[in-house]
Amino acid sequence: MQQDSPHYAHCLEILGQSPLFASLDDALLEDMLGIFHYETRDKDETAMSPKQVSDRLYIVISGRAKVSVYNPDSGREHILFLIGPGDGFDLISLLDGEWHGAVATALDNMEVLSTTVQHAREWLNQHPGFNRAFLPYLGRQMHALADQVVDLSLYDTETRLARLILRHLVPDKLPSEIHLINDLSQETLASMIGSVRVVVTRHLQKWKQKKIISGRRGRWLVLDLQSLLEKAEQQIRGRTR
Amino acid sequence: MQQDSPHYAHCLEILGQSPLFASLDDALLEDMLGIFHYETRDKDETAMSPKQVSDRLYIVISGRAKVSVYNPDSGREHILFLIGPGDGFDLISLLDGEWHGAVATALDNMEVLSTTVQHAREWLNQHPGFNRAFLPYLGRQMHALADQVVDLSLYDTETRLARLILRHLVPDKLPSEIHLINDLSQETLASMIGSVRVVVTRHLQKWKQKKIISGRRGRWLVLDLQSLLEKAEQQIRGRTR
DNA sequence: TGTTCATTGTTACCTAGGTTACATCGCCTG
DNA sequence: CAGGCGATGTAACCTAGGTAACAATGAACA
Repeated sequence: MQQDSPHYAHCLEILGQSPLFASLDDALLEDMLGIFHYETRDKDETAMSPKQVSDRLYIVISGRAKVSVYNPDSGREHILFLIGPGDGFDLISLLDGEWHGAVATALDNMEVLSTTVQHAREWLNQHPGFNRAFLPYLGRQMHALADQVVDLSLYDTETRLARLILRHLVPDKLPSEIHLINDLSQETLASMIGSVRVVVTRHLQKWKQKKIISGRRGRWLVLDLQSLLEKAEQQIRGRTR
Repeated sequence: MQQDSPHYAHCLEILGQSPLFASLDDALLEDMLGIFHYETRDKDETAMSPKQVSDRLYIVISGRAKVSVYNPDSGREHILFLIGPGDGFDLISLLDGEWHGAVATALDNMEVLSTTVQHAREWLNQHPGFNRAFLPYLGRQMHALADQVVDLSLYDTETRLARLILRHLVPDKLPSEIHLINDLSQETLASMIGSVRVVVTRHLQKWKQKKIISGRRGRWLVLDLQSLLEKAEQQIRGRTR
């Protein structure tokens, strides 16, 4: 990406705010931008890494994407990650070749930066200091995956849904809005917790009757945080004790 | 660990064979050994990281351990990783603070090396070249976790069991022995695939009748690899296409 | 060589949650 | 404003697989 690109300043700003890149000073950041290309993706477009070719990796500038995996037989989808501005996709490929089977799809119109794994590796070797930010970032991803395994294996759908919501609450006073996932369809929610739409609707509706949440049509509010926390108790225990 | 320790040579040899450390030259390896302590763990002992205190991290020299997580209510256990000689545990803590909730338990009598996260971080900073081996190692861990998520969310218990076995086959001609997990109890197998013992027994017994596997009492042989592969079809598809 | 204890095999039973199928809502577009 | 369409709400039904309970096996040890 060239200095004179109309998007240059914009990208620089976004990256500066991202936890992954915030620690880099401007000079380094600009150096890095040099190996990237600016691209856009339309909503619902298979955003990146159509598994065959992907020797590329991406950084999100604006918009969100889901990284998911499909069961061709049942047609079911599971969403591994939700990624937004400042997040990278397929960064894992930097580490250890390809992760086949996962596909990223744009949830909104997006701006992304892309480069080849090759270039990124070289850059990384020349700038080992970047690991200071990169390793913690990977750590968070691993934790997120581990959390999913634990959820799927040890807890029921109600608990999993409660946790999904709690993880995305804006940490504010009640009634608290549900951040990020608010405008996602129940279908999408379902494939984030490894279940199906009908089940998500069931729980949501039950909670609504119990006055734990209110609203509808993707604009939910949490009324009774305490109850939700109880549904997700085990997790909380693990976190606080 | 001092040069004159009776275990020094032994440890050096093991580490030299491990994928994580093989790339380090001897001088570097010996330098690293300097920050570690030699310890032993008895079978069934909570090997490491009793979640509260763990500002330590470990490398396995001999024996195996399971890294698992529990649901206090149901009493169910799920095994996140199986680790053996050359593997590290809690290396993730290097990246991103603690991963609460996971406990490592020795499956055999073990020899381990331990050090503090603090020391390890310092060493890592002084030896950024280690990342060359460390990052791919992390990558493999992430893939393993992602595989688990996919399995749990998209496939039934039979498929999951088939895959667990296939992943541990010694890549040899038939009848093929089942490596590593061979001497693990069905209980343990169950908690590796997120199910319960009875179900594992059911599938194993059914396969035995169909002549897909033979043997018993933890000494199983795969007779009909093809059938097993079919049970696990989707995964294979993902891998080979 | 009996006794003990953990691991297995086997069965009957029961429920969380997945399937299917519709009816309804609300938004967008012509 | 009508029609179309995706996203929702709901209900009837069904099954994978979890629970509970017990019997059989076999290794370990006295």
